[in-house]
Amino acid sequence: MSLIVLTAADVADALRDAGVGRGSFLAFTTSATATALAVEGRSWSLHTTTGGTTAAALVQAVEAALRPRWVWWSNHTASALTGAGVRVATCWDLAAVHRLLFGGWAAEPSLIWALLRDLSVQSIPAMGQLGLLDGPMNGPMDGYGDEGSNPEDPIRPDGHLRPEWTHGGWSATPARMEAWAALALQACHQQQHRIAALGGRNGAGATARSESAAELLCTELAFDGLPVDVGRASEIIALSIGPRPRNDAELAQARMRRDALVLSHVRVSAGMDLRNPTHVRSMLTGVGIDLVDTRAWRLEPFRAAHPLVDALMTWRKAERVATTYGYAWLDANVSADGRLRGAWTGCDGAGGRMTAQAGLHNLPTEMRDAVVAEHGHVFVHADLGQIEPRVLAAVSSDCALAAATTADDLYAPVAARLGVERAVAKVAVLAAMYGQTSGTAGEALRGLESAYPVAMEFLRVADKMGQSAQDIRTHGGRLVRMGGRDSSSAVMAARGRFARNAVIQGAAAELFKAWAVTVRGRVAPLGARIVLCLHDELLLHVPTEHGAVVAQLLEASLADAAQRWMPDGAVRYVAVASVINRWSEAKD
DNA sequence: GATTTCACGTA
DNA sequence: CGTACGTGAAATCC
Repeated sequence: MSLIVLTAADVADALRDAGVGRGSFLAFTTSATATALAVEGRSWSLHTTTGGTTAAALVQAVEAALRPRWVWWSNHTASALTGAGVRVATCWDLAAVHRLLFGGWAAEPSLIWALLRDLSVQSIPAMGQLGLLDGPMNGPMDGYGDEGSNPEDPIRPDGHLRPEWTHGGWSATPARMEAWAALALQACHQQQHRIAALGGRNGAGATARSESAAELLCTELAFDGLPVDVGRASEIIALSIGPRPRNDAELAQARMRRDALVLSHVRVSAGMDLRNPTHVRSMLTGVGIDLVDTRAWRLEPFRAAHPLVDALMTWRKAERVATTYGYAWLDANVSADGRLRGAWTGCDGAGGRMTAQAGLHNLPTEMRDAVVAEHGHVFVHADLGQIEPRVLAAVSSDCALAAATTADDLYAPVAARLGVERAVAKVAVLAAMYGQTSGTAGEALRGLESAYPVAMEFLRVADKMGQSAQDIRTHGGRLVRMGGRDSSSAVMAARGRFARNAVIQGAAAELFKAWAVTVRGRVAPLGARIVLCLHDELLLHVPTEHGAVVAQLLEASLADAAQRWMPDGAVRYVAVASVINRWSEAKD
């Protein structure tokens, strides 16, 4: 049933009458000309001739009145809303939940739908040449499995979504957008059934919600950017490579000057290119240092052997700044408003960590001194202490290891139990989680085996599954595909380590995001914004007067997020928050 | 022009 | 033979 509604307030009233309220699933789809909403059993649509603005105003009004859980196909919708200045509290992002449940990165509607309906991926229809040229309304498209069916039905007789719908091949009328919204709601229900079917302790329900909200957060991180003092950043760059060159000639001159400091250490420097690892290797051979490659960790022991090595390593550091984090990087990524902006993804292909572009996740530590809170604001920084061993205790249900998490320093009780130094205990625990086999962790590893057999068995099972190319699931339900049936022992061992790591790193990523989105919601009324997520670290930009309370909220939110992610509450997590003006003031 | 290798920054 | 990511330069492949 279609109802043309004139104002956003009217829509909100109609939705309230239909029983929509806080947390109700409310599908939302929009195009340039039409917007539609769907709830259980009912849907509405309206023409939005002015494009996204009206749709955003509609969302704003409904959010303020009812605060539903918005359902959409992907963060494309979230991105448009954020860009229009609308920030909603919660959503169900079908693409994000799809990635959680089925692994991989691809998450277009046709794929989401096919997998939920148990249809083969190979049978997903592509947009045909005929359809592209002639439009979908010109009769049945032979050979596409939908002969004689109703083209106004978004689902074909074979169960797949009609490709014209998913590829935007025809005009989005209100009625079609309404059908599209109803489909999103159906897909949402099916995803919830899949999550319930996972069984077990099932952290997947809470994780689906927090992964969805993490997509909202990503659109905001990309939109808001990280405050950077460009003047200070330039100073830091100048320390490595000198002042900003005024033209290409100066640029080349500075480069030659840096190169000369290294080349002066070798007899034959003509034709030698420091940026070519083969040349570098032969230069090193020339001074009696023969290495299989020229990586920094391999060069380090030879620093005193010949002045060339030290000069080369210093050069490499400067070259990194010149090429990756130099003036060109500032120009390309920091806007006139002093914000460093890059694209964010809510989950990568493997463990489900967040990723960021524009160097946001691999900023050299020296550059953190240029990340400065704006006037009238402070940063609140917090990181999760020893998150991986704590997560290991949780996901493996190892009571003994869980008991150790009551300590602020988890490695202290572990060391006591093993009867070894703290440093030895730490190396052993990390070695177990990452599958390290070299080094001197041997004795302590055997100690771990008897002290924490449940956790060690958990890791061993993951390792075995990886070795035999069986897919694994994290606690929050993320499917990590192992791929490849290669049975060479080196490849199997690598997959074992990958799996061993994925169950920990992946679960830690889920917990981190649950924490981040909890914080996002709680600090929003204070005008505070998350401006950086770094795997186990959060950086918030906060009005100065709210710094202290935000710091408290950060620490308090962790226990709540952990409780939703894993309700048994057996493990204690630790976050230490501090109020600072520059990122460099955060202690790690 | 696209992909691979090397190298290195972060967690 | 610790894992993951993004980035850039040069070499390599088409």
